Amino acid sequence: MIEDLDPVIHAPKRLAAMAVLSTATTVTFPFLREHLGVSDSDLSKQMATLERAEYVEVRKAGRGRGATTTYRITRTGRAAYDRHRRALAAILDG
Amino acid sequence: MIEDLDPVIHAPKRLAAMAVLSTATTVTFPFLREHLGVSDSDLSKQMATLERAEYVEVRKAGRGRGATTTYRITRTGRAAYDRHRRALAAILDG
DNA sequence: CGTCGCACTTTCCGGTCTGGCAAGTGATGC
DNA sequence: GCATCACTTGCCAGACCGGAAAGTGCGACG
Repeated sequence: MIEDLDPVIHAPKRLAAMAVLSTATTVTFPFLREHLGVSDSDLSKQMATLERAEYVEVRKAGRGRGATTTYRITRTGRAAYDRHRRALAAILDG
Repeated sequence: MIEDLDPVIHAPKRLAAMAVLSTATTVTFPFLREHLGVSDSDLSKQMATLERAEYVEVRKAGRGRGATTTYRITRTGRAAYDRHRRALAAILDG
């Protein structure tokens, strides 16, 4: 029930991030920032939280100006996300 | 998007409470407490939050030992809940 | 070459949310 | 009387949240 909701994923911004990550194979930092409408620092922290949980993998290409940080969902991440979705559905549909 | 998620409803316990309230016409305090697996004080506060938002109505029958407090979802509450569900669905299904 | 701008990250910090514990109220039942 | 049910309220500590600002790395532009 309630306890099946993953607090790491339940936070709105991280939920939206996971939703995108679950459908796209790869997403960049700027894209996510625009998509979620959050600040650099905010997104950086949200993604760090997802990383710490090992729900996403980071790939850094280059440094400095042209740099691109891309995220990918991990197996664990996908499993956690699916579980979360199911928990949500269970609550919502009684 | 994210901004369509109602923070009053998004909190897991309150989400579960609203889900029950949305299907049952009337729910008692003890039932909700058991159903959500929370303490008296916790539930009391969660419901007070929903009341303040005018998402639920309270009806108190009697006082003291045999007392029963029952909750009912309001029109506003139902509207907010539906909106929240749609927002969730929009996020989850991209 | 210097400086501007992009792409992040990290630190600091105030504010909100959360939830337990404990005490208080009202009234019944043993 | 005393335990019990049904709540409510106050106190409070810990978690989380997100903005602001400063820092790093490096390519682009004049």
